Amino acid sequence: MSRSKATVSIRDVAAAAGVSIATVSRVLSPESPQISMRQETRERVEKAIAELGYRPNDLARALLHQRTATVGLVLPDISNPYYPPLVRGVEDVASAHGYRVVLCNTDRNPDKLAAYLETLVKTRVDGIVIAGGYLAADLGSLTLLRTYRTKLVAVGRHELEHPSVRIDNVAATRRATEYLIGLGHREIAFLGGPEGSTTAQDRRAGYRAAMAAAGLVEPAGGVQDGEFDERSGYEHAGALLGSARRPTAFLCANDRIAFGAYAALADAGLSVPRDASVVGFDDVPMASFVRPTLTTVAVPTYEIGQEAMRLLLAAFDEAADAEPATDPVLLPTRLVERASVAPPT
Amino acid sequence: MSRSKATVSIRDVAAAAGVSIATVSRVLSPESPQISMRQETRERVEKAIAELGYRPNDLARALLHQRTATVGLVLPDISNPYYPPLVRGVEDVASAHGYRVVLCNTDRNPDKLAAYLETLVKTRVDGIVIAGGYLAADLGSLTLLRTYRTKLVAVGRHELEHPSVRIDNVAATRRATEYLIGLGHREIAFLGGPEGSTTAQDRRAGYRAAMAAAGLVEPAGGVQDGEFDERSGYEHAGALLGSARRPTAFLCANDRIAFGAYAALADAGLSVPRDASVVGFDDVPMASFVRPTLTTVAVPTYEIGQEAMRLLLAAFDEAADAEPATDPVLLPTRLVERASVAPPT
DNA sequence: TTGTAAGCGTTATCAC
DNA sequence: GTGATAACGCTTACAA
Repeated sequence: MSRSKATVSIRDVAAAAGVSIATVSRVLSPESPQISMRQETRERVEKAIAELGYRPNDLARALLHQRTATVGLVLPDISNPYYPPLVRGVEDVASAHGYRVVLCNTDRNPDKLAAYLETLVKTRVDGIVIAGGYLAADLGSLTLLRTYRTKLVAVGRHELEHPSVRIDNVAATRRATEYLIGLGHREIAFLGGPEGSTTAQDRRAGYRAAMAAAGLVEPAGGVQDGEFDERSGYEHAGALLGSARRPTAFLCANDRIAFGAYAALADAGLSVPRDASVVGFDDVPMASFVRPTLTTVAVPTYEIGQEAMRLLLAAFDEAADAEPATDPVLLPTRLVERASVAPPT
Repeated sequence: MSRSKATVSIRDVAAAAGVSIATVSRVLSPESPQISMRQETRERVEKAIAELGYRPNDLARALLHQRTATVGLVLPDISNPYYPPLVRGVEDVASAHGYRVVLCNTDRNPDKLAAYLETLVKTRVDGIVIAGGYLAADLGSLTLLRTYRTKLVAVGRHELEHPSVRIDNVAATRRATEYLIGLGHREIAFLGGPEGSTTAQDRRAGYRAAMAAAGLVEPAGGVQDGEFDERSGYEHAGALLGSARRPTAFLCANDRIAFGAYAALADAGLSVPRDASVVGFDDVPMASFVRPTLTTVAVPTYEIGQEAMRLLLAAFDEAADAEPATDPVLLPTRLVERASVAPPT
């Protein structure tokens, strides 16, 4: 008790209890109940732990065991309302298994992605969940992970060979488009997302497949790539409303874009679904609270997050050199018919 | 090279470069350029580092320096759209300074809060940002932090003595209420948030202060506590619409509640703002995309997050035993007048 | 039943 | 200019 240590360590507990640090460690070890040890000793140690407010240092344990019980969660931007449920899914499963989650927002910027991977590797996270549907060109920095055997699970279709969880964006969008076509729509515009996102690409592809299969031509300027936000939907929908052949339906790459389209239609004095139908994608909570309620493709985002974390946990249990299964886990989507769609008039 | 090590460490680099680990460490150390060292040696080491893909282990460094460069971010639920910008503010400042952010969603559950604090302390995070406006009763687990000198910064008004960042919820809500009163509204209902949240409490208090000062009586059943979500706003607004003296204005504790009120009004065949005015709080992105656009109190959420992280960084630079300033940093709010408010008819 | 000591991957202090 | 080595806080053989 000569110099005041910064914090309390196992040594302080040992001193307070009058035992060796090994004995303290035994009290704390998981198989503690089985271990033979005098009851009186155990109690002395437990008393010291409680009095000092001691908490074992997980860094030291991690160093020893080569396991940090920490995972990185890499995504474009948590501000996109699609992500919070995904984050919750990952975090809830993680914390239930004693894992921590380090959040990394990349803004789809390859430099930020690379920088985050650097710090995740330096802290030796056990694994990483990466979301956002990246193209191969942006994924170079992932090679880093091999050296430190960092497990990787992808959410969405990425251009890489790894375990992944996703939905079938092509099929889902195709079905949504066919639904509109089935109601008699011919002039269907597609309001898309960023070109660098495989999710945006796949949804556009599904739209195109349905249009082609029905022998329909995409309206001139009828495919607009943009951002996954309201502003993008507002601007692109607004532009199309001014065109000669006004679309009778808008198929949107996500709900935020659809909300922007709602605003553009309202500002043009048009009514949904009488003057134009609108279909979204994701089924965020707000989709049932806009009026008219939004017809959209429900994505089990929370479950996707859960499943991604489960795949990571499974990877931790495998032999270090095991080849991971790379067949994507596909979760089902569902077209939720609400009030924003009607046959064209 | 007899047995294959799991990962590459400083020892492998030293062996590959034919130097001691001390020399490798010097190449990596920050003041490296100044240090006297043969150019040829440095290059040999750098080559080995590159070839092996070596990354120094930050756990080992943290153990030595007693600094993990990691902070915890504790909040009720990232799914509430109010939080993502806050998270980004914290994370952007954190990553710019080399810090990582561990995300912890508590769902306002004291047990979850306690469990997260346990793991944060065990990993020896340098500090914690806690958001959500907790009452003293739920904050008992924070005493843990003292033992390990974990710095704490609060976002919002918490019942504890710590540096904090917040807005003046009472004054802002009072002003918003006065604005409605000034337009001639008398029957103003308040759609509130959870009772366990100081934010919800303060907003309700601001409303009551304005009503009392104007000599107005709160309409019967006109103060409804609930959740910070659309459903709560929808249900409570709907209930009030069925009452004898229908409110001419709804003051909502946040924007999500306001969106719910919009839906309830629409379903009742009423028009905003002709039949009822609606005021929200937060100014989430969607507020400018609903129609009519939502009049609301803009909260600089991103800046709040930034400032919270800056306070934490400042605390790290202080002497370990320094008494932290506990005067809250108050950030300004602004009433954004949009289209959801009109004088009563 | 308990203690001693090696080692996890670093950095920093001291020799040489 | 470079190399040993102690130390950070812990777990786990191995001794006693």
